[in-house]
Amino acid sequence: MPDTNLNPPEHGNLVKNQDSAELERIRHSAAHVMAHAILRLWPHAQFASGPAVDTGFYYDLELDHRITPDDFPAIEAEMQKIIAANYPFEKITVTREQAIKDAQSGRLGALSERPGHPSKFKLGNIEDIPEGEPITYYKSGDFIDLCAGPHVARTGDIGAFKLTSVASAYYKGDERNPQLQRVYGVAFKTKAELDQYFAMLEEAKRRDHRKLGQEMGLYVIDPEFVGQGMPLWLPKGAVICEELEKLAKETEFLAGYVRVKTPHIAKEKMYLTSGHLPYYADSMFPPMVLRGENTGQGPAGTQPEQERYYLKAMNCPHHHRIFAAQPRSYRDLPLRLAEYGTCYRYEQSGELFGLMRVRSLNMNDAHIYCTPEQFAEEFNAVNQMYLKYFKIFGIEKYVMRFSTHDPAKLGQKYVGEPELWKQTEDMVRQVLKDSGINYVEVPDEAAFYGPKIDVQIWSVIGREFTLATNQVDFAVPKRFGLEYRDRDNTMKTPLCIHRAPLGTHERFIGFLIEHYAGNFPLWLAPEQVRVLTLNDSAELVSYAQAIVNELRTKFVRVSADFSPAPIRAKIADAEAERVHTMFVIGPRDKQAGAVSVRVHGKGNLGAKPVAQAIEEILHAITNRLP
RNA sequence: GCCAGUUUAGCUCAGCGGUAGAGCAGCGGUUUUGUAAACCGCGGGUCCUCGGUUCGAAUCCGAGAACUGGCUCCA
Repeated sequence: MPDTNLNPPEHGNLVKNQDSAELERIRHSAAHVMAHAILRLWPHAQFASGPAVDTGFYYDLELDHRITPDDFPAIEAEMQKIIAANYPFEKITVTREQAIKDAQSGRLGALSERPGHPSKFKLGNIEDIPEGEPITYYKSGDFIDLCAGPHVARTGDIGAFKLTSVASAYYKGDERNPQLQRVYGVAFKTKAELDQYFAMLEEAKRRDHRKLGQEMGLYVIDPEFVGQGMPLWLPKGAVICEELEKLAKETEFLAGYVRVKTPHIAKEKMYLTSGHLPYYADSMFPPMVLRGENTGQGPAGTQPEQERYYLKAMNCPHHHRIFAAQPRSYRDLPLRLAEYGTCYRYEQSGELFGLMRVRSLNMNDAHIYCTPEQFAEEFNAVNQMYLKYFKIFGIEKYVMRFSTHDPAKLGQKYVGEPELWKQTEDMVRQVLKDSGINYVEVPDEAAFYGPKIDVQIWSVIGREFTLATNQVDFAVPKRFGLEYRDRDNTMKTPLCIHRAPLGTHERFIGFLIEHYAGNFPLWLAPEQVRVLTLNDSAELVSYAQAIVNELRTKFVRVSADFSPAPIRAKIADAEAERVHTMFVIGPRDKQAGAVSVRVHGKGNLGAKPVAQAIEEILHAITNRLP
């Protein structure tokens, strides 16, 4: 179980109370003060934009000097001086002409005019302000910046802050624009909150799945022989994969899913039909090119036909072909095809991140083909399945982001089916409302072929995860010509729900490692029970061995440590390896037909009769107790 | 892919131009022990790779790879 009690994460733009509004003013003001300080050190710096973010602020700037963390103390010292001077933040409203003039003279994002060095990024920012909107500056001391505000009243109102890192960012977030240096800082109202934030970071570091994954021997990545972003599951990690699969298979069986298995590759035609090629070719591994199978000895003068195979980046097309493999009637629907499919995505190297962003992934995938009449019930059942999983894993904080289309972009960004968009979005919204699910609606973020729901969850340390994408698809089934014969004897195209409540093994286990800080519940623990003897005497060992044997016949993952080392050392080893339960056995236990039970993180729970101790283990495993 | 940083024993790290180090882990021995670490000894390295500078490179320079922090991206 999580063993810390840290502040819940702020939900960014989801929740805005007075407190967070004030924090945002503090952070944004700190960004101005940082720019002010940097200008005192490097007067020719050109600033772009500097907003408040989740825990602090940043400012993007162009400067020939490369700012490094070595520069932070000097910048922070200047910032302290500016804060001590307690300059008021003055708001000044200007005309567009005046703003352009000031930008051209280099006065914006600066301490004075800088002839010959116009505030070029500010000029670009002015262009983005719609006609008719007021244009405002904020002035603190000599520093004047183009800024919509709001700010705190005076620089002295900024609480505790610290610069944290420097990174690069594209101007306006567009990779065709110049790269700027982005200096990050964190800011809070009080020093205590700042300290708490750094404590949380330490805790996050301690729980980092990459660190724990290695320590616990769950997975390795072997870039030299296998490839970046392609985890090898070690025995202890594979156990967790298999337990999750078992859970998913049981859950899906009860919910009326049927399982299928499909190859890892398919011909080019598959992805031309699905529409993934050529749009997503960059995100797929390059094709394997084979000579046509039937044309190896073709007539003289003919070119052997080439065939291109792709590693699948998603399972849906294969499932669509299974749907198409036989005629379907409305009586066959809903058809729920489930598979733990392995997919391969050529993510850019800089995007890879431990188990969270990988190139080979095992998806808890399924596609539900249904009629429009069945849709609401099916969709609701999927949501209920999410909630069921959340309960098992103790996930208390979640949000479903409901992404809808923008009617203005029909036919371009979104398939031109206005009726279907409206219909399915209304249905999804209704289901979400009726079931009281925590959701937010995000316009213009839907997939090309239908509305989608991204499930966001937060680990106990406040790290945010997009667990899964849950999508409605009314376009691709049509592209594959999928049809069923309806009650009225006409052929109709089914709706398809893509769903993957557990996301991928890779990402979900990454989440679970951090969620549990490596202390998995018994049913997931790689090593469930270790039997330890007080010494290696023959009587004790044979008594303990019988217990090990019995646990093993009950399919408990059990190991034995009968070495002559001191019991304190053996316990220390087992605790360090996060063995869930230890059965400690000494002469007194043997005498009483008992074992002394010790649970990782909970200490010695005392002696219990062997049968009872085993029964309790089996009960916790079978019921997947937390 | 882009910018920056990092890469030394299985792990965590020190060394930063002059014979490659520590702790933990591992192996061997001694110790027979009641709930988080007994004692002694031993082995272990292409200092990421390739090239350059130098009498001499883990150390300085260049190129590449991987990882990390961001950016862009995430069907």
